[in-house]
Amino acid sequence: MSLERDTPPNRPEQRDYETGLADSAHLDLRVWLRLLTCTTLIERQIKRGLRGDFETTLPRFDALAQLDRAGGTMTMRELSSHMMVTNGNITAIVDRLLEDGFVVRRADPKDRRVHKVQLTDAGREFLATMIPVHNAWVSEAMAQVDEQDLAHLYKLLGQLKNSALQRDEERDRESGR
Amino acid sequence: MSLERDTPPNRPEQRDYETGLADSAHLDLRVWLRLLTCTTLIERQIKRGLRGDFETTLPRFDALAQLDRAGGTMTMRELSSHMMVTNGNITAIVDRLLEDGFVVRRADPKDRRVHKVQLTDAGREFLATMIPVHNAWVSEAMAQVDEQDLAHLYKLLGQLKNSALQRDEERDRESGR
DNA sequence: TTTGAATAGTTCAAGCTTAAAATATTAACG
DNA sequence: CGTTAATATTTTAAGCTTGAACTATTCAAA
Repeated sequence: MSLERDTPPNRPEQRDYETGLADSAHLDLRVWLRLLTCTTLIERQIKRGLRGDFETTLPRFDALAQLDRAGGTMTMRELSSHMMVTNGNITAIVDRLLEDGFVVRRADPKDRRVHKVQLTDAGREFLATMIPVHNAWVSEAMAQVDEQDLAHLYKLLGQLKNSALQRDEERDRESGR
Repeated sequence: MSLERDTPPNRPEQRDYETGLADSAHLDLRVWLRLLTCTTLIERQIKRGLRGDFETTLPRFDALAQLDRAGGTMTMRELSSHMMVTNGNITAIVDRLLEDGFVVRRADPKDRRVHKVQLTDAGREFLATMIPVHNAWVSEAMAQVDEQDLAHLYKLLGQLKNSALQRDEERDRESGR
């Protein structure tokens, strides 16, 4: 009894995708909705944090992080592939990072179709200030899950990722060719 | 050796948020990026499917599904809470469902601030045709993960969800009050 | 009852996302 | 060589999302 959490007066309780799901719903669907709920909750925190503390967005942060992980330079295509977004998307994000002075862009002399994006010192510094704060947000979101369970979760998500990836590639093979 | 998958000629390999992550990265961050990868992969499939097969979007599908689960009628606020999006968002989504004839909206006579959204027969039928196809997409994405692992994943995601939710509510308590 | 606070919903600007069409460049091959 | 196919990127229209400002309505308290 005493463990029941009171809903604050006149503030509607936080719901999620699972709420009200029929008892007959299959495990697949339950897992999917719970996965979506977890991602949405954590992503929302991060987006709010990035906006509030750094006046930036998750896609911009992600672009900087991917560039850094890749050693500082990537083509537009590599960037879109690592960020899991379509090609057309990257243009606007990189444009904005250019304005901010966090990256530079130049055509590859060897293949003038290719445009390379490179992290500047300012970009690297900006990223370096954000990374620890960002990682702390992630850790806080997972604070109530103990290390061993996290490790197990990591492993299971690896299986799920491979399963979903395989499905993705099948679709590609059918249509794209 | 023979198990190595060839990348199709001239088509860049599919990457994800994890690629290139430093070995020193903490488990928290690894879990988060893998979680995000899984969600993105599955969500992308569903969005493409809904567009291709039903000329609709995930938010619209989700709104219909939430209405159905709730018995057919919800207030705008309830809908936004279950869909985990902000209030202002719902207006446009419901507007579109109204156009399509899948819902009706009327003011509550008891409290004229409240607007109730109700599923129409057409909406219920449309949803009924989508549900099995949608669920099949989800199942396909998870096809390579066996039942027991899925059950375990479900449990672990439950812990993560509670952990992230608690964090969310703390933030609310600090600012909102 | 009047007045101020809370609540439900809408509108708006800014930003992200996608698919499709368009442009530019390079590769492939007869 | 010249034509065709493939690739890298940009542009555009349509749609989703957020936070903030705004309207309308109800509640609460002096």
